[in-house]
Amino acid sequence: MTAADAGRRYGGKTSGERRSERREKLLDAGLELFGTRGYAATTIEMLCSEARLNPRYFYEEFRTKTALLQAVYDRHVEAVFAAVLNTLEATAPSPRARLAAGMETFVNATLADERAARVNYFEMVGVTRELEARRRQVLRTYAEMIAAQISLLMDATQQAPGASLHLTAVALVSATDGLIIDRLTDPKRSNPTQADRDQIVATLTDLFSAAVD
Amino acid sequence: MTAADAGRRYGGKTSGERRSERREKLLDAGLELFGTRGYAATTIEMLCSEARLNPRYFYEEFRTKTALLQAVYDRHVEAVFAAVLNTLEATAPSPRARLAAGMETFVNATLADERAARVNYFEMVGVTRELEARRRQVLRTYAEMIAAQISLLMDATQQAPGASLHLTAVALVSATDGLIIDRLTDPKRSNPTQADRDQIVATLTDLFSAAVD
DNA sequence: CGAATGTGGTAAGGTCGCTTACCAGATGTT
DNA sequence: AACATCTGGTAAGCGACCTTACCACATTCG
Repeated sequence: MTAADAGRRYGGKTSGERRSERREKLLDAGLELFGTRGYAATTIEMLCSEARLNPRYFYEEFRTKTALLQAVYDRHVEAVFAAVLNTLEATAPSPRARLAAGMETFVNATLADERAARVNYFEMVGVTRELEARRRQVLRTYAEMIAAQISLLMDATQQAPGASLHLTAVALVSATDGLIIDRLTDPKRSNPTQADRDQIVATLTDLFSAAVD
Repeated sequence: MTAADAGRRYGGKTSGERRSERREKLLDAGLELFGTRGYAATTIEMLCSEARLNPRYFYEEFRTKTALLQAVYDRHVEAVFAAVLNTLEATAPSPRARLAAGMETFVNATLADERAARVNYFEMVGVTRELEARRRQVLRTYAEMIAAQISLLMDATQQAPGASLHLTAVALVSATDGLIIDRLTDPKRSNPTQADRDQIVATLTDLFSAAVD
């Protein structure tokens, strides 16, 4: 788009278009390999081979393997988050209805691609401090969303003295993640059925409601 | 103790005693390095240097670095679990009292050593399938404990149709872990104070009670 | 067509960590 | 004292992976 992206055309595409296509290929390769073999077991050569790209293009797009991991993570997180926001806007303003609808969208979108879920909940953990900070930031964002919804629902005088609204929200988000991880790691059925997801959503909406009342 | 452990004495210790001392040194070194530098950034040479042992003794005790990680994890998990069981036995049989007391012991024991907590919640994730299975097993054990307590408290007719007792228990255990992780990763105060822990316990007992009622 | 630029395949130099072996010194046994 | 066993330090062979460079071929532009 910009002047810097112009360059010479090749295969009917401008240099900027080719670059972003290669970037997409690398993101897809990262999703596939990180999500199946795992981050540590994946080498840069494997990524380039999966993406059918010369290793040099990897370094053109990403400084390190962790940079690719973060990009893969961000792409998925942003897609899920956008879907949830979209659902919230399209739902009746009743806080309970929005909670149930948002929860359902979140669980379904998160479990839609098992590879992405694995990257999200396993491969991103304990790699670098930057990635930890990013994960934490995402969790906080959801927690603040939840906290806002809760405070709409909750009678302020009802709140217990020692407990904290913020901590309760964090606990609920963790509970959500925990059920997703539980489903992901169930050895009996690694492929979560729609019934599984519905049960997760039901359990969580119950728990959220209970926390509010 | 056994005949096989006899061997020759050295430094006033039998060969079996020396072995287990070396094993303990390696476990301590693993706790220190895995818990501060991180698992991936720790080499076997570092571990041996930290333990002041010859590298060959590492391979005498552990086949791989992950074997040591699992041993470090197991040692801590068993200590915490024993402390919780101990508290439960020493507490009045009222389910609510036991819940609060057990929760307090768990949170305090888990956060007592920050290195162990980090190993538990960060370094153990996404390393190998065996370690994942071990983590999952521990989580399930706690979940079953919680489920048993809940079913004592809960009116059976009160249970919501879509929700599941087991899933609720898993969600509550995850909520607990989530608050611990949240405290561990708080950049403002990495050293959790007693007040922090009390607030976590209060928030969780509230949430657990709410889930039951 | 010829020059310039882009692409894919390959590999080579370099670093890092694993694993085992060797060696000098310390401690125990006869 | 003489020998056997144990220990710590060092390092060397080995393999894996990273990163960059080279080369032949393809595509575009003048």
